[in-house]
Amino acid sequence: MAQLRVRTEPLNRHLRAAPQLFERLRERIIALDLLPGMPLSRVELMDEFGTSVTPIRDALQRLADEGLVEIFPQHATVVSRIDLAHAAQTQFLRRSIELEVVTTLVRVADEETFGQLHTILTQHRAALNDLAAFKRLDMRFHQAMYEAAGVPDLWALVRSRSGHIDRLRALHLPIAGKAKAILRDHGRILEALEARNAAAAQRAVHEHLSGTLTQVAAIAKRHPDYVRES
Amino acid sequence: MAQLRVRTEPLNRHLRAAPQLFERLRERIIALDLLPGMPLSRVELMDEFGTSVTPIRDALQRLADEGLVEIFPQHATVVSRIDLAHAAQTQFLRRSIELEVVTTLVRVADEETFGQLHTILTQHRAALNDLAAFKRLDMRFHQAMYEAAGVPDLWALVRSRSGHIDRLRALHLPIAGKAKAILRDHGRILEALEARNAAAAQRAVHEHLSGTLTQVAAIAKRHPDYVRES
DNA sequence: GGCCGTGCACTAATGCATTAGCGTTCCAAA
DNA sequence: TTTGGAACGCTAATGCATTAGTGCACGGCC
Repeated sequence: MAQLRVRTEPLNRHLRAAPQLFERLRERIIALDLLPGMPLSRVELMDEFGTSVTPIRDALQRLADEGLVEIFPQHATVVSRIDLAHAAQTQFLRRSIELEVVTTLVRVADEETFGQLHTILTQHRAALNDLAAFKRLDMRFHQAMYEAAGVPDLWALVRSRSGHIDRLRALHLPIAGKAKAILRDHGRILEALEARNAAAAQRAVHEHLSGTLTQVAAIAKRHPDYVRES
Repeated sequence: MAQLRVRTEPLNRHLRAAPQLFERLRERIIALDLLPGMPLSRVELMDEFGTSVTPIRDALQRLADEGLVEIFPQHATVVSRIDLAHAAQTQFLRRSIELEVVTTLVRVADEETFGQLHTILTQHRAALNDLAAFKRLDMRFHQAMYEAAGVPDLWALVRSRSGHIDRLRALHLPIAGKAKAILRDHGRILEALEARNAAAAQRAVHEHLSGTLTQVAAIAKRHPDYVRES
């Protein structure tokens, strides 16, 4: 069978192979380049990346930890179907943390923090037409809040569990005005923080993080084979 | 050098070796049977458990993911020192989630949930003098709340990050009245839930989860070599 | 002549490659 | 329909390559 993939960038031989494989595969799965249900053949991956099975095994194990692949011992490894329960729990997790983050920031944030957030928000507004930059700055705004609240690791934790949600986003229809809504929400959060108004900040976070999973039912109906029946 | 360990229970040969090794080592590290800074030799572990290096490598990798060991490539693998920043962030994580859990339960909990929690609390009170059972029922109370709120995976997540906190607890001096305070807090939480009083439930959770890290400074001073300088 | 610094070689431990072993699945034949 | 066998692919074992750390020796300097 002819490989449709144009070519695979070779791995950096001076770095550990397993983490690089993990990142490459994770990106492909989240971009739906590797589709849910697709089997991952170790020998194919060996050929493609020019390594042996050990680093591939390590990478697949870590992907399994994040729920992006399922390993059936002595049988097969396949890209996992999108787990709506997992996505919902991750969303719950993120909301929980960010509510506490803004509550903390209302107490402890200083002018430097506010300056950072304003800088990011300004760049973010300017990137309205650059999708990649827009996403990056969206994440950086949240990351900056986690760091200022003293919990940078929890941002990494949320990111590491976001695989299923990211795949749902990749299936989203583009929503008119979504980007502007994000900018508006970030503005409201920052405004409430500067006003030292915890209740308003929590309301803004709650609103910001509640809309994400609304299209889930429609997506599940449109792509039943990508979603875990349960 | 003579091994002080009496004997090592052999692994179950019908199950995967790596997960069993992971659990065994995790328990020993958390019980401070393996002390922070102690090197973990793969050949010693091979001898002790009668496996080859592959499952040992897998187990150590997972322990490194949870922060319980540090792997220095081409050099050594050692039991990690207790990371106070990691512990604090995990406590933040747990508090965030449980505040949202009780907020959710105030809305959605039914009589069956309340019945479960009452049953656990009753058993918990009866186990005041059985330390192991007391700890188990403490955890089960929280676990039951997570499950009733629809986020069972988040309980597992919190547990998987609790290694550093658990080791701090193992260094705690026994605090007089600690057990009764736990029972009192659980009672208050359940009471607030049944009254459908979100604010009271949040206050009770906050109080319940804030006392844990108070002795940290004293512990760090008493065991400077067990704690990560940072 | 003694001491300090540099460099090389040896040791040890991890990452990776290779191979053996074994369980599961699927298909075909009775 | 049931059973047996073959293929597939994951786990585990073994061996090799790579690299960080250590100690000793040599040379230069005080």
